[in-house]
Amino acid sequence: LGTINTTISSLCKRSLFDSAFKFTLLMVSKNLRPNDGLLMSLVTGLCRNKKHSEALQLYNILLDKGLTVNNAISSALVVGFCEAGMVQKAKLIVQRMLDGGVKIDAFIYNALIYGCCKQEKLEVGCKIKEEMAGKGVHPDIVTFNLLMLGFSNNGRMDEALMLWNECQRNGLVPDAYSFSIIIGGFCNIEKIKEAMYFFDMMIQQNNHLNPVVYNILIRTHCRNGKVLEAFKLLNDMRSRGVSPTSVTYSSLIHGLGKNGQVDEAENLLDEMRKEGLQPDVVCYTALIDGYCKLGQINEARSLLQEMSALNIQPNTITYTVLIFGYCKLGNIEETRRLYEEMLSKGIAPDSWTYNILTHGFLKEGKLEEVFNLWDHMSERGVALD
RNA sequence: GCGGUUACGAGUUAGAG
Repeated sequence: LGTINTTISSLCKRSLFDSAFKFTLLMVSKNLRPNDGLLMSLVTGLCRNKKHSEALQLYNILLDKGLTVNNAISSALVVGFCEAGMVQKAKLIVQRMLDGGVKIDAFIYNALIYGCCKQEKLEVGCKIKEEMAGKGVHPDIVTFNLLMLGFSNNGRMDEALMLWNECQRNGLVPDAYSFSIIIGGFCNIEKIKEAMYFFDMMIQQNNHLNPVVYNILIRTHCRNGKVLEAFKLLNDMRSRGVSPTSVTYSSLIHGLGKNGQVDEAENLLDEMRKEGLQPDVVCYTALIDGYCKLGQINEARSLLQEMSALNIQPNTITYTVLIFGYCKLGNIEETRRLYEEMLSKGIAPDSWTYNILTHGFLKEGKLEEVFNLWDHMSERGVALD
Protein backbone atom coordinates (compact mmCIF):
# COMPACT_ATOMS: atom_id res chain seq x y z
CA LEU A 1 0.00 0.00 0.00
CA GLY A 2 2.91 2.31 0.72
CA THR A 3 4.14 1.80 -2.81
CA ILE A 4 0.76 2.72 -4.19
CA ASN A 5 0.66 5.92 -2.23
CA THR A 6 4.16 6.83 -3.32
CA THR A 7 3.37 6.14 -6.95
CA ILE A 8 0.21 8.21 -6.97
CA SER A 9 1.91 10.98 -5.07
CA SER A 10 4.72 11.08 -7.55
CA LEU A 11 2.33 11.15 -10.49
CA CYS A 12 0.36 13.99 -8.89
CA LYS A 13 3.48 15.98 -8.19
CA ARG A 14 4.44 15.72 -11.81
CA SER A 15 0.93 16.83 -12.74
CA LEU A 16 0.31 13.52 -14.46
CA PHE A 17 -3.21 13.43 -13.19
CA ASP A 18 -4.48 11.25 -16.00
CA SER A 19 -2.09 8.48 -15.10
CA ALA A 20 -2.68 9.00 -11.41
CA PHE A 21 -6.39 8.74 -12.08
CA LYS A 22 -6.13 5.51 -14.03
CA PHE A 23 -3.75 4.04 -11.54
CA THR A 24 -6.03 4.94 -8.66
CA LEU A 25 -9.04 3.39 -10.38
CA LEU A 26 -7.06 0.22 -10.88
CA MET A 27 -6.08 0.11 -7.23
CA VAL A 28 -9.55 0.85 -6.02
CA SER A 29 -10.93 -1.92 -8.19
CA LYS A 30 -8.70 -4.24 -6.21
CA ASN A 31 -10.06 -2.78 -3.01
CA LEU A 32 -6.83 -0.99 -2.20
CA ARG A 33 -7.44 2.51 -0.96
CA PRO A 34 -4.89 5.29 -1.32
CA ASN A 35 -4.75 7.61 1.66
CA ASP A 36 -7.01 10.61 2.15
CA GLY A 37 -4.43 13.23 1.39
CA LEU A 38 -3.66 11.69 -1.96
CA LEU A 39 -7.27 11.26 -2.95
CA MET A 40 -7.78 14.90 -2.12
CA SER A 41 -4.89 16.17 -4.16
CA LEU A 42 -5.94 13.90 -6.98
CA VAL A 43 -9.48 15.25 -6.96
CA THR A 44 -8.16 18.80 -6.74
CA GLY A 45 -5.65 18.18 -9.50
CA LEU A 46 -8.20 16.62 -11.82
CA CYS A 47 -10.54 19.57 -11.30
CA ARG A 48 -7.83 22.15 -11.86
CA ASN A 49 -7.13 20.42 -15.15
CA LYS A 50 -10.78 20.57 -16.09
CA LYS A 51 -11.23 16.85 -15.64
CA HIS A 52 -14.29 17.27 -13.49
CA SER A 53 -16.05 14.24 -14.83
CA GLU A 54 -13.08 12.04 -13.95
CA ALA A 55 -13.00 13.52 -10.47
CA LEU A 56 -16.68 12.82 -10.07
CA GLN A 57 -16.27 9.33 -11.45
CA LEU A 58 -13.56 8.57 -8.95
CA TYR A 59 -15.73 9.93 -6.18
CA ASN A 60 -18.67 7.79 -7.24
CA ILE A 61 -16.57 4.68 -7.43
CA LEU A 62 -15.25 5.25 -3.93
CA LEU A 63 -18.81 5.57 -2.70
CA ASP A 64 -20.00 2.52 -4.63
CA LYS A 65 -17.21 0.47 -3.16
CA GLY A 66 -18.39 1.53 0.26
CA LEU A 67 -15.01 3.11 0.97
CA THR A 68 -15.00 5.97 3.40
CA VAL A 69 -14.93 9.36 1.81
CA ASN A 70 -14.20 12.09 4.29
CA ASN A 71 -15.48 15.63 4.09
CA ALA A 72 -12.15 16.94 2.90
CA ILE A 73 -12.37 14.85 -0.25
CA SER A 74 -15.97 15.84 -0.80
CA SER A 75 -15.19 19.46 -0.29
CA ALA A 76 -12.31 19.25 -2.74
CA LEU A 77 -14.83 18.03 -5.30
CA VAL A 78 -17.39 20.68 -4.44
CA VAL A 79 -14.72 23.37 -4.58
CA GLY A 80 -13.50 22.04 -7.91
CA PHE A 81 -16.93 22.33 -9.46
CA CYS A 82 -17.60 25.71 -7.88
CA GLU A 83 -14.31 27.17 -9.07
CA ALA A 84 -15.19 26.17 -12.60
CA GLY A 85 -18.52 27.93 -12.26
CA MET A 86 -20.52 24.70 -12.06
CA VAL A 87 -22.36 25.56 -8.89
CA GLN A 88 -25.46 23.67 -9.92
CA LYS A 89 -23.53 20.44 -10.26
CA ALA A 90 -21.81 21.12 -6.97
CA LYS A 91 -25.19 21.50 -5.35
CA LEU A 92 -26.25 18.14 -6.75
CA ILE A 93 -23.22 16.52 -5.21
CA VAL A 94 -24.04 18.11 -1.89
CA GLN A 95 -27.66 17.08 -2.16
CA ARG A 96 -26.59 13.49 -2.69
CA MET A 97 -24.38 13.71 0.34
CA LEU A 98 -27.32 14.95 2.37
CA ASP A 99 -29.50 12.16 1.02
CA GLY A 100 -26.84 9.69 2.02
CA GLY A 101 -26.99 10.99 5.56
CA VAL A 102 -23.59 12.67 5.39
CA LYS A 103 -23.14 15.70 7.56
CA ILE A 104 -22.20 18.72 5.52
CA ASP A 105 -19.68 20.84 7.34
CA ALA A 106 -18.94 24.54 7.12
CA PHE A 107 -16.13 23.97 4.62
CA ILE A 108 -18.52 22.54 2.11
CA TYR A 109 -21.19 25.16 2.67
CA ASN A 110 -18.52 27.79 2.28
CA ALA A 111 -17.38 26.27 -0.97
CA LEU A 112 -20.94 26.55 -2.28
CA ILE A 113 -21.19 30.14 -1.12
CA TYR A 114 -17.90 30.85 -2.83
CA GLY A 115 -19.34 29.50 -6.07
CA CYS A 116 -22.49 31.58 -5.75
CA CYS A 117 -20.55 34.75 -5.01
CA LYS A 118 -18.31 34.16 -8.01
CA GLN A 119 -21.42 34.14 -10.16
CA GLU A 120 -22.68 37.19 -8.33
CA LYS A 121 -25.64 35.26 -6.99
CA LEU A 122 -25.29 36.96 -3.66
CA GLU A 123 -28.81 36.40 -2.51
CA VAL A 124 -28.42 32.68 -3.09
CA GLY A 125 -25.21 32.80 -1.12
CA CYS A 126 -26.98 34.50 1.76
CA LYS A 127 -29.69 31.87 1.65
CA ILE A 128 -27.12 29.11 1.98
CA LYS A 129 -25.77 30.86 5.04
CA GLU A 130 -29.24 30.78 6.59
CA GLU A 131 -29.68 27.19 5.52
CA MET A 132 -26.50 26.07 7.23
CA ALA A 133 -27.46 27.90 10.39
CA GLY A 134 -30.80 26.12 10.25
CA LYS A 135 -29.00 22.80 10.08
CA GLY A 136 -26.97 23.63 13.16
CA VAL A 137 -23.77 24.37 11.26
CA HIS A 138 -22.65 27.76 12.48
CA PRO A 139 -21.51 30.14 9.77
CA ASP A 140 -17.89 30.92 10.52
CA ILE A 141 -15.73 33.91 9.72
CA VAL A 142 -14.96 32.48 6.30
CA THR A 143 -18.68 32.32 5.51
CA PHE A 144 -18.99 35.99 6.37
CA ASN A 145 -15.82 36.91 4.53
CA LEU A 146 -17.07 35.25 1.37
CA LEU A 147 -20.34 37.12 1.44
CA MET A 148 -18.70 40.40 2.38
CA LEU A 149 -16.39 39.94 -0.58
CA GLY A 150 -19.34 39.29 -2.85
CA PHE A 151 -21.00 42.53 -1.81
CA SER A 152 -17.73 44.47 -1.80
CA ASN A 153 -16.99 43.44 -5.34
CA ASN A 154 -20.31 44.86 -6.39
CA GLY A 155 -19.96 48.15 -4.60
CA ARG A 156 -22.65 47.12 -2.13
CA MET A 157 -20.82 48.24 0.96
CA ASP A 158 -23.93 48.82 3.04
CA GLU A 159 -24.69 45.16 2.85
CA ALA A 160 -21.08 44.21 3.40
CA LEU A 161 -21.06 46.28 6.58
CA MET A 162 -24.26 44.70 7.79
CA LEU A 163 -22.48 41.37 7.59
CA TRP A 164 -19.47 42.87 9.33
CA ASN A 165 -21.76 43.79 12.23
CA GLU A 166 -23.74 40.59 12.12
CA CYS A 167 -20.73 38.35 12.43
CA GLN A 168 -19.64 40.18 15.56
CA ARG A 169 -23.09 39.86 17.06
CA ASN A 170 -22.65 36.14 16.47
CA GLY A 171 -19.48 36.18 18.50
CA LEU A 172 -17.13 36.02 15.54
CA VAL A 173 -14.09 38.23 15.27
CA PRO A 174 -13.17 39.84 11.95
CA ASP A 175 -9.80 38.58 10.80
CA ALA A 176 -7.16 39.83 8.40
CA TYR A 177 -9.27 38.71 5.45
CA SER A 178 -12.33 40.55 6.73
CA PHE A 179 -10.39 43.76 7.01
CA SER A 180 -8.84 43.59 3.59
CA ILE A 181 -12.16 42.69 2.01
CA ILE A 182 -13.89 45.72 3.52
CA ILE A 183 -10.98 48.03 2.85
CA GLY A 184 -10.74 46.76 -0.72
CA GLY A 185 -14.46 47.23 -1.21
CA PHE A 186 -14.27 50.88 -0.20
CA CYS A 187 -11.21 51.40 -2.37
CA ASN A 188 -13.05 49.99 -5.38
CA ILE A 189 -15.59 52.76 -5.15
CA GLU A 190 -13.00 55.36 -4.23
CA LYS A 191 -14.26 55.83 -0.70
CA ILE A 192 -10.78 56.26 0.63
CA LYS A 193 -11.86 57.87 3.88
CA GLU A 194 -13.96 54.88 4.79
CA ALA A 195 -11.18 52.53 3.76
CA MET A 196 -8.74 54.40 5.97
CA TYR A 197 -11.16 54.26 8.88
CA PHE A 198 -10.97 50.48 8.82
CA PHE A 199 -7.26 50.55 8.15
CA ASP A 200 -6.71 52.71 11.23
CA MET A 201 -8.79 50.28 13.20
CA MET A 202 -6.41 47.52 12.18
CA ILE A 203 -3.42 49.59 13.11
CA GLN A 204 -4.91 50.41 16.48
CA GLN A 205 -5.66 46.79 17.16
CA ASN A 206 -2.07 46.19 16.10
CA ASN A 207 -3.30 42.92 14.77
CA HIS A 208 -3.94 41.40 11.38
CA LEU A 209 -1.35 43.65 9.73
CA ASN A 210 -0.27 42.01 6.53
CA PRO A 211 0.99 42.91 3.07
CA VAL A 212 -2.38 42.42 1.37
CA VAL A 213 -4.10 45.43 2.98
CA TYR A 214 -1.12 47.56 2.17
CA ASN A 215 -1.12 46.28 -1.37
CA ILE A 216 -4.76 47.20 -1.78
CA LEU A 217 -4.17 50.76 -0.59
CA ILE A 218 -0.98 51.13 -2.59
CA ARG A 219 -2.66 49.96 -5.73
CA THR A 220 -5.57 52.33 -5.18
CA HIS A 221 -3.24 55.29 -4.85
CA CYS A 222 -1.27 54.21 -7.89
CA ARG A 223 -4.44 53.86 -9.90
CA ASN A 224 -5.29 57.44 -8.98
CA GLY A 225 -1.86 58.70 -9.94
CA LYS A 226 -0.92 59.33 -6.31
CA VAL A 227 2.40 57.57 -6.42
CA LEU A 228 3.84 59.59 -3.57
CA GLU A 229 1.06 58.47 -1.29
CA ALA A 230 1.76 54.93 -2.40
CA PHE A 231 5.41 55.21 -1.47
CA LYS A 232 4.48 56.62 1.91
CA LEU A 233 2.55 53.44 2.52
CA LEU A 234 5.51 51.39 1.39
CA ASN A 235 7.60 53.08 4.09
CA ASP A 236 4.83 52.67 6.59
CA MET A 237 4.54 48.96 6.02
CA ARG A 238 8.27 48.51 6.33
CA SER A 239 8.38 50.51 9.54
CA ARG A 240 5.77 48.19 10.99
CA GLY A 241 7.72 45.15 10.00
CA VAL A 242 5.49 44.10 7.12
CA SER A 243 7.54 43.02 4.13
CA PRO A 244 6.51 44.15 0.67
CA THR A 245 5.73 41.40 -1.81
CA SER A 246 5.99 41.23 -5.58
CA VAL A 247 2.38 42.42 -5.67
CA THR A 248 3.43 45.57 -3.83
CA TYR A 249 6.15 46.19 -6.34
CA SER A 250 4.11 45.44 -9.41
CA SER A 251 1.54 48.00 -8.26
CA LEU A 252 4.24 50.60 -7.76
CA ILE A 253 5.86 49.80 -11.09
CA HIS A 254 2.50 50.08 -12.75
CA GLY A 255 1.79 53.38 -11.04
CA LEU A 256 5.14 54.86 -11.97
CA GLY A 257 4.82 53.56 -15.51
CA LYS A 258 1.46 55.20 -15.92
CA ASN A 259 3.09 58.48 -14.91
CA GLY A 260 5.83 57.97 -17.45
CA GLN A 261 8.39 57.46 -14.67
CA VAL A 262 9.85 54.36 -16.22
CA ASP A 263 13.36 54.85 -14.93
CA GLU A 264 12.14 54.93 -11.37
CA ALA A 265 10.02 51.92 -12.15
CA GLU A 266 12.95 50.01 -13.52
CA ASN A 267 15.02 50.83 -10.44
CA LEU A 268 12.41 49.07 -8.38
CA LEU A 269 13.37 45.79 -10.02
CA ASP A 270 16.81 46.10 -8.48
CA GLU A 271 15.37 47.15 -5.19
CA MET A 272 13.29 43.99 -5.19
CA ARG A 273 16.29 41.81 -5.80
CA LYS A 274 18.14 43.51 -2.97
CA GLU A 275 15.25 42.56 -0.73
CA GLY A 276 15.45 39.03 -1.93
CA LEU A 277 12.35 39.20 -4.09
CA GLN A 278 12.40 37.90 -7.64
CA PRO A 279 10.60 40.25 -10.02
CA ASP A 280 7.95 38.16 -11.72
CA VAL A 281 6.14 38.26 -15.03
CA VAL A 282 3.62 40.81 -13.75
CA CYS A 283 6.33 43.24 -12.66
CA TYR A 284 8.04 42.95 -16.02
CA THR A 285 4.82 43.24 -17.97
CA ALA A 286 3.85 46.37 -16.08
CA LEU A 287 7.23 47.89 -16.84
CA ILE A 288 7.10 46.86 -20.48
CA ASP A 289 3.69 48.50 -20.69
CA GLY A 290 5.16 51.68 -19.25
CA TYR A 291 7.81 51.79 -21.96
CA CYS A 292 5.28 50.97 -24.67
CA LYS A 293 3.01 53.78 -23.57
CA LEU A 294 5.93 56.17 -24.03
CA GLY A 295 6.65 54.71 -27.44
CA GLN A 296 10.02 53.43 -26.19
CA ILE A 297 9.49 50.13 -27.85
CA ASN A 298 13.12 49.08 -27.98
CA GLU A 299 13.44 49.39 -24.25
CA ALA A 300 10.33 47.32 -23.92
CA ARG A 301 11.66 44.74 -26.29
CA SER A 302 14.93 44.36 -24.49
CA LEU A 303 13.05 43.74 -21.27
CA LEU A 304 11.49 40.75 -22.99
CA GLN A 305 14.97 39.47 -23.64
CA GLU A 306 15.97 40.16 -20.09
CA MET A 307 13.04 38.05 -18.98
CA SER A 308 14.11 35.08 -21.01
CA ALA A 309 17.67 35.45 -19.75
CA LEU A 310 16.25 35.28 -16.23
CA ASN A 311 13.94 32.44 -17.11
CA ILE A 312 10.80 34.44 -16.42
CA GLN A 313 8.18 33.18 -18.84
CA PRO A 314 6.24 35.86 -20.69
CA ASN A 315 2.53 35.22 -20.99
CA THR A 316 -0.42 36.30 -23.11
CA ILE A 317 -0.58 39.70 -21.46
CA THR A 318 3.13 40.35 -21.92
CA TYR A 319 2.88 39.71 -25.64
CA THR A 320 -0.35 41.61 -25.98
CA VAL A 321 1.22 44.65 -24.37
CA LEU A 322 4.16 44.53 -26.76
CA ILE A 323 1.98 43.95 -29.79
CA PHE A 324 -0.12 46.93 -28.79
CA GLY A 325 3.07 48.95 -28.51
CA TYR A 326 4.06 48.09 -32.06
CA CYS A 327 0.55 48.62 -33.39
CA LYS A 328 0.46 52.12 -32.02
CA LEU A 329 3.66 52.87 -33.88
CA GLY A 330 2.17 51.40 -37.03
CA ASN A 331 4.91 48.78 -37.15
CA ILE A 332 3.11 45.94 -38.89
CA GLU A 333 6.25 43.90 -39.47
CA GLU A 334 7.11 43.53 -35.82
CA THR A 335 3.47 43.11 -34.92
CA ARG A 336 3.32 40.06 -37.16
CA ARG A 337 6.62 38.76 -35.88
CA LEU A 338 5.56 38.95 -32.26
CA TYR A 339 2.27 37.28 -33.02
CA GLU A 340 4.11 34.41 -34.70
CA GLU A 341 6.56 34.29 -31.85
CA MET A 342 3.90 33.93 -29.23
CA LEU A 343 2.23 31.16 -31.19
CA SER A 344 5.51 29.34 -31.63
CA LYS A 345 6.09 29.56 -27.88
CA GLY A 346 2.69 28.05 -27.25
CA ILE A 347 1.36 31.24 -25.66
CA ALA A 348 -2.29 31.50 -26.59
CA PRO A 349 -3.59 34.82 -27.91
CA ASP A 350 -6.92 35.77 -26.38
CA SER A 351 -9.73 38.09 -27.40
CA TRP A 352 -7.79 41.14 -26.27
CA THR A 353 -4.84 40.16 -28.40
CA TYR A 354 -7.04 39.70 -31.46
CA ASN A 355 -8.86 42.92 -30.79
CA ILE A 356 -5.60 44.82 -30.76
CA LEU A 357 -4.25 43.01 -33.82
CA THR A 358 -7.45 43.74 -35.70
CA HIS A 359 -7.29 47.43 -34.93
CA GLY A 360 -3.62 47.49 -35.75
CA PHE A 361 -4.07 45.91 -39.16
CA LEU A 362 -7.13 47.97 -39.99
CA LYS A 363 -5.34 51.17 -39.12
CA GLU A 364 -2.75 50.30 -41.73
CA GLY A 365 -5.39 49.28 -44.26
CA LYS A 366 -4.50 45.58 -44.16
CA LEU A 367 -8.02 44.40 -44.68
CA GLU A 368 -7.12 40.99 -46.09
CA GLU A 369 -4.83 40.31 -43.22
CA VAL A 370 -7.70 40.99 -40.86
CA PHE A 371 -9.79 38.34 -42.59
CA ASN A 372 -6.94 35.85 -42.36
CA LEU A 373 -6.55 36.72 -38.74
CA TRP A 374 -10.21 36.14 -38.04
CA ASP A 375 -10.13 32.76 -39.72
CA HIS A 376 -7.15 31.88 -37.62
CA MET A 377 -8.91 33.15 -34.56
CA SER A 378 -12.00 31.06 -34.99
CA GLU A 379 -9.89 28.02 -35.79
CA ARG A 380 -8.32 28.57 -32.41
CA GLY A 381 -11.70 28.91 -30.81
CA VAL A 382 -11.33 32.53 -29.75
CA ALA A 383 -14.24 34.92 -30.14
CA LEU A 384 -14.04 38.68 -30.11
CA ASP A 385 -16.10 40.06 -27.30
C1' G B 1 -3.67 14.91 15.71
C1' C B 2 -3.32 16.27 10.43
C1' G B 3 -5.59 17.87 6.09
C1' G B 4 -10.03 20.50 2.64
C1' U B 5 -13.12 26.64 1.96
C1' U B 6 -12.07 33.25 1.91
C1' A B 7 -8.61 38.91 0.65
C1' C B 8 -4.19 42.17 -3.07
C1' G B 9 -0.82 43.22 -8.69
C1' A B 10 0.06 43.73 -15.38
C1' G B 11 -2.92 44.35 -21.41
C1' U B 12 -7.65 46.87 -25.75
C1' U B 13 -12.31 50.48 -24.85
C1' A B 14 -11.06 58.99 -21.98
C1' G B 15 -13.13 63.19 -24.87
C1' A B 16 -14.82 64.89 -29.67
C1' G B 17 -16.81 63.24 -34.30
